[in-house]
Amino acid sequence: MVDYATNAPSTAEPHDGQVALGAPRRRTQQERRETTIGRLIDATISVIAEVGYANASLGVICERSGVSRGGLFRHFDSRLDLMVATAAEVGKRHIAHARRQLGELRAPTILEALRLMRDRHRNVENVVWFELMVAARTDPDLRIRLSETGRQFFADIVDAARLIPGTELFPAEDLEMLVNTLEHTFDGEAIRREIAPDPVAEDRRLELAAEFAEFLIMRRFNATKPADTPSTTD
Amino acid sequence: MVDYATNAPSTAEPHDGQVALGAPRRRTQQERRETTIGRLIDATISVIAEVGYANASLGVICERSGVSRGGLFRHFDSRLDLMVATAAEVGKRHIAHARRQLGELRAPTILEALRLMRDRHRNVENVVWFELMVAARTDPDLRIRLSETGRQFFADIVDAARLIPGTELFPAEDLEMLVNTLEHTFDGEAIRREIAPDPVAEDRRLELAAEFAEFLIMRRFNATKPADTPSTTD
DNA sequence: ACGTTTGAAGACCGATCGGTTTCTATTCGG
DNA sequence: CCGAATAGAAACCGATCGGTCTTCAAACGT
Repeated sequence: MVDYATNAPSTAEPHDGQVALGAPRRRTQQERRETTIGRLIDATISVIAEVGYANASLGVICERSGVSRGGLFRHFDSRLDLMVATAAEVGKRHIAHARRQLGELRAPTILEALRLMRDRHRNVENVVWFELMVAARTDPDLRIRLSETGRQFFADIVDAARLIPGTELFPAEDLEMLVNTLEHTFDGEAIRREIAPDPVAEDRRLELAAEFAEFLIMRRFNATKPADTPSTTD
Repeated sequence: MVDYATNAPSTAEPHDGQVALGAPRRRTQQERRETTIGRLIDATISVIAEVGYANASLGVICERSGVSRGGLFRHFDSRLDLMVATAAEVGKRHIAHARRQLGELRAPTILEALRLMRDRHRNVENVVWFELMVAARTDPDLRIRLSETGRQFFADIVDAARLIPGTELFPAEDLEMLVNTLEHTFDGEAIRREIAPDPVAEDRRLELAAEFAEFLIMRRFNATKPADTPSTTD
């Protein structure tokens, strides 16, 4: 019933090394596997970002990735598995993004670093991660799987923050708390601004966050030096 | 086919005021209406809190409320309408809760007020509101409707915050930004702790937030009074 | 007391979901 | 070059979804 000729499986390939014009031939199985998995995860990311976790159906994911249902279920046993793999991927990209940005700045001010952080939290990677985290609250299976992925992710974030000068003043747990606090703030803002944007307040909030960080530094500095210091602290 | 006798429509009601034993008779139409709407919204709140917005199907909502599908659609034209009404209700309850708590405290410290605020953001009312806000990001209809409901809600929150002493020093837009920042932080924390709880960090975060708030109040206090004041500010 | 209106029930409908099965195409191992 | 194993496509399945329709009961207006 079906016309298989459209696939045109092999228009002859006379010798071994030579390939026909533009026809990418003889991919290895692992290559095939990795490209389709990559296409599926890329599609999942963009679909979740667009329609949310709950509405990211396998139908639209397959459609957008160009992979069939059968193809999907060859590599992922369930929708949950696909989502967990997607979570790991967005986490990895988020970390890479952060390290790259901080690396490009030679002497980042706190405000600059925070602005980059805030903008990162508005990107697809973090939006998808957040969608997954919110869904995990009411989905026990996802919650278990995501908490494992999250452990690594959250630790990596704090590690990356060490690239910012000034952070060496903080012990690990204090820095972790500070970084997480900022993440929470930017996550919450990113959600709220979808229904009630307020760019002016966002700018002021960024300055406030920078002041908070400086407040903590000052506080720690004073705590470690009980004797009063000269007022020429410019 | 159905046995209507179980309903026992009217076992006679001889005179006007007298009712039969324990049988609640002759409710007015408006009463009927309000109670079933109330039951539906209560059920919607608890179901969203349990299984999330996307999985809060009309089936389980009807089941839990004890109202039939037909009954539901008499009062709400669509699931969206029910959700919007639910949003308004949780917003109203959240505000009432906040005002009641702050009113009970006679001289609330910042730390006390912040702890109450944080705990409120872990309650059903706020969890449901947050679920709706997250869903609104990817649901255009819900976003439009919720942004209208939100305008009032967000304004009421800032109004309620005026009950905290010290806030009178701040102009409206500064206080609004400050309050919203705290809301974002507590919202983000409330989500994160579902998959990665860290009670120690939560306590420190609360203390530091309070210290920072006091710092801001002090700074503004000094700014509004350019002349130095006696240091006996206990 | 009685016809009208409103509230509530529940069977029913098409659409869509995640997942399975069946079958074909491609790469692999020798 | 050829069987075996893997990748991928697509028809298919039962369950469930939001929403409608028909029907009966209760409250209302007069």
